[in-house]
Amino acid sequence: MEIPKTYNPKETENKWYQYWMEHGFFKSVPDDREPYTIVIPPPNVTGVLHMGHMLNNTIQDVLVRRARMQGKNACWAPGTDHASIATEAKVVAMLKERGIAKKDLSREEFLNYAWEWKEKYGGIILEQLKKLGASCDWDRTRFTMDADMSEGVIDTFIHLYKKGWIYRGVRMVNWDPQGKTVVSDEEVIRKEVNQKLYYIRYEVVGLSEEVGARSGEQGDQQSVISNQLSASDEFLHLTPRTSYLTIATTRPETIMADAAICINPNDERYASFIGKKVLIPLINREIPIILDDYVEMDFGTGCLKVTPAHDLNDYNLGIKHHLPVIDILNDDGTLNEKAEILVGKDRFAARKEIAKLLEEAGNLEKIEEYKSQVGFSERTDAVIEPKLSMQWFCKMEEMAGPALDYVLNGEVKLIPDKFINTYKYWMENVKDWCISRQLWWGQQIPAWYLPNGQFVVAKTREEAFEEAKLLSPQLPDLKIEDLHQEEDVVDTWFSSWLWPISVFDPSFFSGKNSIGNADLQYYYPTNDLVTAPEILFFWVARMIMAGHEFKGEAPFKNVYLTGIVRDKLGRKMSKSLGNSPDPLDLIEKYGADGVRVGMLFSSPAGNDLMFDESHCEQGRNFANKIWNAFRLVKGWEVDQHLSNPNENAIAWFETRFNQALTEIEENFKQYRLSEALMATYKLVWDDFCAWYLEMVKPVYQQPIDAATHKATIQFFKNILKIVHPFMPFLTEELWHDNLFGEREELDCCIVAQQPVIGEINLKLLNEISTIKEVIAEIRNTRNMKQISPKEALPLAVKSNSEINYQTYQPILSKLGNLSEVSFTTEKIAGAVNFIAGTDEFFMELANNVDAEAERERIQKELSYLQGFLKSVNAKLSNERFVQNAKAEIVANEQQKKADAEAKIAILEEGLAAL
RNA sequence: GGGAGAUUAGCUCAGCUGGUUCAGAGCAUCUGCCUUACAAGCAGAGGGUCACUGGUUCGAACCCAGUAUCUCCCA
Repeated sequence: MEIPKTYNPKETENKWYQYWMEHGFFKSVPDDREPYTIVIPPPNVTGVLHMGHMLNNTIQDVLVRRARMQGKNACWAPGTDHASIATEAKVVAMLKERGIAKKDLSREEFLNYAWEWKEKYGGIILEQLKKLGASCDWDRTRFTMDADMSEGVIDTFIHLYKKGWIYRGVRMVNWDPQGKTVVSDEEVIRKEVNQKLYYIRYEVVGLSEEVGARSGEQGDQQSVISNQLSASDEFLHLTPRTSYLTIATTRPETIMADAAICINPNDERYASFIGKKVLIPLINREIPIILDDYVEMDFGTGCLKVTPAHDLNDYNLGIKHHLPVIDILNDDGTLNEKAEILVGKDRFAARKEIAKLLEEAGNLEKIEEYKSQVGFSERTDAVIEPKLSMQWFCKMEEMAGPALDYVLNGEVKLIPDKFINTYKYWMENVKDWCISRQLWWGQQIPAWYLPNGQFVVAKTREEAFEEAKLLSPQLPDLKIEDLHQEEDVVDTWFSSWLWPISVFDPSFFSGKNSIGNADLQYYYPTNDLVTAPEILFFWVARMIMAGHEFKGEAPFKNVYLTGIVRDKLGRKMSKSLGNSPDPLDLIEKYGADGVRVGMLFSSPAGNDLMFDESHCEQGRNFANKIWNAFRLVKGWEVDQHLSNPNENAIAWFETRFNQALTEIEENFKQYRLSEALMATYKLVWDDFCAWYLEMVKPVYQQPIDAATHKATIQFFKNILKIVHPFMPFLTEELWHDNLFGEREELDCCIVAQQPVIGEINLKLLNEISTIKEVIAEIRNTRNMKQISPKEALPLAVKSNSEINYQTYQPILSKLGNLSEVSFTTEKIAGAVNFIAGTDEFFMELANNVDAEAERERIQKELSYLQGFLKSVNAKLSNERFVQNAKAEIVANEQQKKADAEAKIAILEEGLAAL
């Protein structure tokens, strides 16, 4: 049978994924083995696979597959979240195409459409993950809006409400005027934008005439005013006239909502204005001048307009100074009647118009270009409006403490740990979580309003009615239909913070069973969570909170934080930039194994990944390398009569394998996946293919001895095992070749047990490393002398060390293509020579040594060694070094000295012999 | 503005307790090879003031201070 020269992933990938599924290898049920559990960070149900998912899920799959091969009961629980805003947007778009407007639908009708959309288009991403090889237990697939999952969410709401940790209140929230919903702080993306800073003059009321108007700052600003008034500073003082205060703002359209002007009490420029009032331009409403050192004297004019309804800081200032709140904006971002002017205009249109009006009224002093941060909605990209609104909140203070402790005391490890600082900062400055969303797609808040405005929180209308009756005996005629359920739903994160519990036991939150079902008891807490640092706070931290609150235990032990996948230019890969390759195209092009390897090659935890397709190419090449090693071994014919000439090679590879395995395990322990992969790569490519196979491979068309054949197959099998987590498809394919023997149906690489680390023979490793040096020198000599690799050459060995070159003679002959290996105690004059370790080697060639060139070469090496020796001697003769340095380091230096001296002696002899 | 992190070969990154595992790896580059497993390959080679300036130390890529540049988070 002809085996193709290159590995063809397409043929194997679907086949083996099917096979694994059909034979239930991904499936996990509790048993008496140690569990290893990962819950997937549930991707958005509307999402499609992007490069970030590829990285994230490759890492999870590597961890899960490895655990499975370590004999653990590995469970990777998959699913999606319902992403209320994103999904609702998709559904609205779908309806629009069909000519249906959301406002014409009832809640129930809308939800029917939403479910229809979800069933049809949702969860594509899970199918895509299968192409990557993700070994999730698909029977456990969950969706955050599954009926039982939703019930759990409602149960936790009620629980926290009863505990007093959920409350309803008016707060400043991030309002998305386009989505017409609140969004959380984390869903606001701040961007620096070019804006305009408007300098607006407010007339001071009742200012006595002899006090001069001092508007704004000293210096250039004043000169602007002076120019405009065609008057000097002095003139201002002498002439009775109106006085102004000037404020600088980026949002002139909000002046109608002003409640005060604030100045710094230490600001001498404005000392004479204390206790006065000013008039808001255009509407002439009187507002006070208040004092607060919150105002920075050197920013803008040093005067701040205070608009509590439309700015968070102003709101806080307003509370402090008991200012009224005047909200002039509608939910859609247009001005309402409280604005008095420009009613009905959009906020941005109003901004332009009011600038004109102010100018006409003489209140606009100047406009400056200004850069500042503006918040945009992550979902709709609308400019976020700080807005006071009645919302539901979840108190964070009590939950944040324990959640912080888990991380600080190491019960939950963040990898890399540099994120502990960020986490700590967040948790110590945590704000209450606004959990209500003005949407339909999500879990409707279980609060029920009575006709008198009071409300009760209960799971069902019936329960709510019972509670309501207790609450309002003064409403004897209260009927169950009079209750009106809260329209809002809870934030999607209010579902996903329960994820590590709810995927296993959604009914756990009912409180009926305090320890949960068998799954929860077995799998919780999970082991590793793999996610992005961006959601460390609003998902990871909250899961820890929920884990602690409901289960009394953190939901995972390790949090592996991946970086952002960027393009070659360092830009984040995104749909809008169009700089992201389609992951499925990549898989098509390089094979899933190749892409997995490509993703992992340079992705240390927490560091961004500069993605380059060439990494995938390297991954594909690696797959091909293994494939071809297989072709070689597969092609060997065994002759039972031959004795084994490869004992050294076999012993060496075995010890080298153990050494590499130690490194790999160490890397895995520290979650250095890219280094574990690199160690595996080098073991396979360099040690196994380039050295071991070359050492043992028989001459073309000659048979191989049975012992070598058997050992090689065993090595190959072990290689398949350690490569499997990274390259599951190729390894499974080869595993089933009859080269490795007959296989039972369930004897698969995916469940093969990882090899156990055996003995490491350092002496052998050192000796072979000298042998490799000798071979490299021989090849180098060939290269320099332009001698064909086909021409066999003689080698004479003058051994000054313990190494028994006799036993390595077969390896030397084969890899160096030597005609003969002889041993000598004398130098061979005129022969090409080199040193490996402290042993000398001579090659008598047809065109032997160019004495002059040789002298130069030796001289060069000699002067290097002499310099080296000098520095070593300098250290050793330094008393303070000998006193202070550790004994082994001094001994080391002495060894270096001895080695250098030995080599120098050899070189000097060689020089003399020329 | 406040905080965190980074800066090592052309690129992407290792470098652990300061000392021959200390200047490394992979890729890329260059040279020579279509040598019967693999040109998606083989054999070699070159390439670095460890951002800069000081300090601590017998000894610094590593510790400390400052400077520069970049990234992220928060306001």
